[in-house]
Amino acid sequence: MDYDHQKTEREWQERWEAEGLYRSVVDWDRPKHYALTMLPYPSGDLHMGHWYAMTPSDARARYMRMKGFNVLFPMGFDAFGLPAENAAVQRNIHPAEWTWSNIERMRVQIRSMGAMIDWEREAVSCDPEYYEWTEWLFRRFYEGGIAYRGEAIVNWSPTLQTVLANEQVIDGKDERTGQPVIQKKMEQWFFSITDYADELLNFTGIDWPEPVKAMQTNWIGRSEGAEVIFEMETGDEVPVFTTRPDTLWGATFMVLAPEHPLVDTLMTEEHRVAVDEYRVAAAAQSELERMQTDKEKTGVFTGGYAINPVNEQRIPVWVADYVLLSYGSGAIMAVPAHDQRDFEFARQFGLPIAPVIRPKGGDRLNGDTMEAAYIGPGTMVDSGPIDGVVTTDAKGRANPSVAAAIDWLEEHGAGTEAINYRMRDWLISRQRYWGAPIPMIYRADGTVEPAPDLPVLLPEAPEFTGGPSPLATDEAFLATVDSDGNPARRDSDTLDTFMCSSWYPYRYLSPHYDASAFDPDEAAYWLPVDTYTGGAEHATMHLLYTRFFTKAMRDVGVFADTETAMRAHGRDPEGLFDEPMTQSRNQGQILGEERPGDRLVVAGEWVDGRFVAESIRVDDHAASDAGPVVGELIRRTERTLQVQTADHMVTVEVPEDAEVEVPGIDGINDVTQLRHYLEVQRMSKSKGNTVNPDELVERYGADTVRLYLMFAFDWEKGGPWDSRGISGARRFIEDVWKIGTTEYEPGTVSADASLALRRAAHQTITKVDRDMEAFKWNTAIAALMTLRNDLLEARRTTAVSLEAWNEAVDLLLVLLAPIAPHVTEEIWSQRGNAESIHLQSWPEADPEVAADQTVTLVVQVNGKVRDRVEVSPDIDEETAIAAAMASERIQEWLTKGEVRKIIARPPNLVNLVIN
RNA sequence: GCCCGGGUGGCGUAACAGGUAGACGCGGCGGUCUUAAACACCGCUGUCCUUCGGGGCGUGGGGGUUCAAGUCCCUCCCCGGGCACCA
Repeated sequence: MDYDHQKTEREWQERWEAEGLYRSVVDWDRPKHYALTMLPYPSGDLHMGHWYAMTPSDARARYMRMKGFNVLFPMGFDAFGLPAENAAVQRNIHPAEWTWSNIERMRVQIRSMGAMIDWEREAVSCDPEYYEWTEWLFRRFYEGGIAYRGEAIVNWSPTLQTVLANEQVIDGKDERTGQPVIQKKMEQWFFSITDYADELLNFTGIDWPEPVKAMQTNWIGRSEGAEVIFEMETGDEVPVFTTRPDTLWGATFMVLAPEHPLVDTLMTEEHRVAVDEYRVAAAAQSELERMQTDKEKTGVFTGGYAINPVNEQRIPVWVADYVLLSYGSGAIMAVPAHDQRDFEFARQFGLPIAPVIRPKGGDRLNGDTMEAAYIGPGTMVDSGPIDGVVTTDAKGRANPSVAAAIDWLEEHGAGTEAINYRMRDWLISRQRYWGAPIPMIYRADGTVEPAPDLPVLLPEAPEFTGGPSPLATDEAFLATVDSDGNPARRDSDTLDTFMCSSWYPYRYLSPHYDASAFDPDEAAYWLPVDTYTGGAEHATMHLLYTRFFTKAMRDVGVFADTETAMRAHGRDPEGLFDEPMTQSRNQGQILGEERPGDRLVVAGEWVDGRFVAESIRVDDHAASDAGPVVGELIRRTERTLQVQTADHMVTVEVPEDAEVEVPGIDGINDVTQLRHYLEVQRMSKSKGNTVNPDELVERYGADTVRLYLMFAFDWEKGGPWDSRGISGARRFIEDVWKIGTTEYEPGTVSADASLALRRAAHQTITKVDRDMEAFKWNTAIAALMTLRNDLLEARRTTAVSLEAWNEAVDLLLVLLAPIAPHVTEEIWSQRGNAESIHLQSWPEADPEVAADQTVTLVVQVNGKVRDRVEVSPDIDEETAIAAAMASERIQEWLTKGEVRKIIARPPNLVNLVIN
């Protein structure tokens, strides 16, 4: 009987659900494992990326369960956000209706994965019973001094009609739509994430991917240095942050950001017009233009002077847009001799350049003739008290000259050691409707207080115009009373949806709990998350926010009841609320299938019937007479391209030095770039290279799709989809089906063959166990395929005993169960097992059975393999050398020279060095 | 510019602690079955030479350490990602 995946998968999914196989219940007698995968946004349809993220996470959770852990694997939806409002504008459908119908649809799709999700713990962030507690957490943060209202220059997206957090702006554009963002001064709500900067930089005790740690570290951008106070001639004081206080004696001017508040008081009448003009021009520039680093330095003199505190020198104060108000204090001391930006500025405006570092092993620098700033080690010169101190490439106090300068500054009250961060506080106000309302009230006297009753429910907004948020004009919503019963106004903004997703692992524990954000008894058992999986694209957003959130929750006492409950069960809560997730892993991205069909224009010449390219251009709109060979790319190999021109097929040879012009990459490219352009494309509807998982599931079954996704890629890397490859996965499933469901009849049984199969099976346990532990799905499956091959071979030879056969088959099924849960369950049941395969414990390899009887001893001569000999695994050095020398082939080699040295690594290798 | 991650057959990938490079799969080639094709099954498949015993070369390029290097060190090139006038 053929394997009917549709029937099997449907039936078992229903049965698992009916029998509550995946309900997870607190059980203090068993070790727990909280497995979590990033919750999806309900965009409408599950795509291959969801399958790629979720099904291996499920396999891993199943594996942990078989290893004896009480596993919680929940699912939910991150359901607030702009797409729902866009749908409302475009299709006249309420965001709630759009969102909930998408969730309905995606629940069905997720169920088709056959994952061990405990649906009773599902949490949806747009549900009032969820966002009541998002609001509650905001209030706790407000009361705890972590949420504050402040005026700041913020990123305003005219397209989205809202402000955005720094993390959501990339290259001056909104990360979702790619539309430009402008700078605007507004009063908004912030979380003081910068207070946690140092704690966030500390990753000890958590097992997170190196790239994510690096990205977060980079993002936080800690710089060590000093804050130096410069007194202006007007009497004002301007603090300046510098990482190089040791170069203070070389500061020849000062620069303020155009938006700096002191510019007004500092500038003299004669410079007012010029400065104002400059400020207007700077303000008119988009963030994008301002960030261009290659343009010429611009700026203008204010007419004001500051006093350099280290040497009382009078230095001019300029305004320039290369100084950013958002970093440090928005003012810098300029040391043109040792900072390239300051150098360029000084040359541009003829300002003096005063070197204070004598390069290591070099002569003194001359400020008039230098061609670039000197940034390197040396000795301090012309620097008063720190003259002669050595300067190195080290940062902060680790650099002797910096340490000396800081000491001097602190001694003389001119400055202090300081640390500055690139990261800014988290802006959480959004001028949008579809989010959790900010539960704050503005009283008539101008003070602010938290809304007394939670949740503040979203009103049924009547109209979505695409303009300003409907909340901003909803009088019925805005009008309220304060705690004294006087008329007051509500905040019309909603919370950044990243706030909702920052605490969802806690809501999963008790999604319907109404006494607090989560049930402390559940939390005491399940927290923290043991394994978290998801995309690395969230490294400086969700993954950073959620770490901050847990620390902030800890500090405002949200976990107090949980700690009490833990102690009652004898669990020490110390340090358990410092990080939300102990271990984290990122899957890569599934890209679109390599797709021929690009239109190429090739120039070159004919050589022996082949066309050798000199230049290749990818141009989808090229006319057919644009070059000697113009046509569709049909096939590509390493060095050749098959191009279908208007009338015939041409094989184009691509030499290493051919010029390649690829859209989106400027300048002249090479063959590698062409290769990557043709190969790697993200899946997108506009490119027409999407793969619909639903169709594949219907055709091949969920088990096959799961298995293929886990087999065909290095999970942490991802790669382009290959629709041909899936047949191998399906073939494997069918082979397992045949092996497991058709009777095996032994013929002439041999003890050796039986033991060989048993050995193979037990060795497979070890491999699969190691690989699943490490998320190496592809090699785990390769090991299982090898066992499949062994079983097929055993069936052909019929030399294996029935016992050995059955043991190997059962092991194959149990080891495969986390990856392909349906087919293994069906075969398991057909083989007469009453209890679910998913309740079996993970097998352990019997070391005696798994031990190799013989091993291959590699014999090398001068490091090159010349022969292989089968030997006993416990062979000693002498015997191994003797065995190696005994080989006929080796004897032949030995005639060519004298043995000078023998390296023996029994039982694997003997290397004979001859000359 | 700085910081991560990469570069291995036609393709996806594998190689635990320096010790048999290419496991496993896709694709391709040959064969069996079939009226035929598909499926299935069997065999071959890095590359060049070969007297068919085997031998040379081969993990982005160059150099080094070592009895032995995909793996370690130096250097350069290329690809992907992150940050970036960050003081």
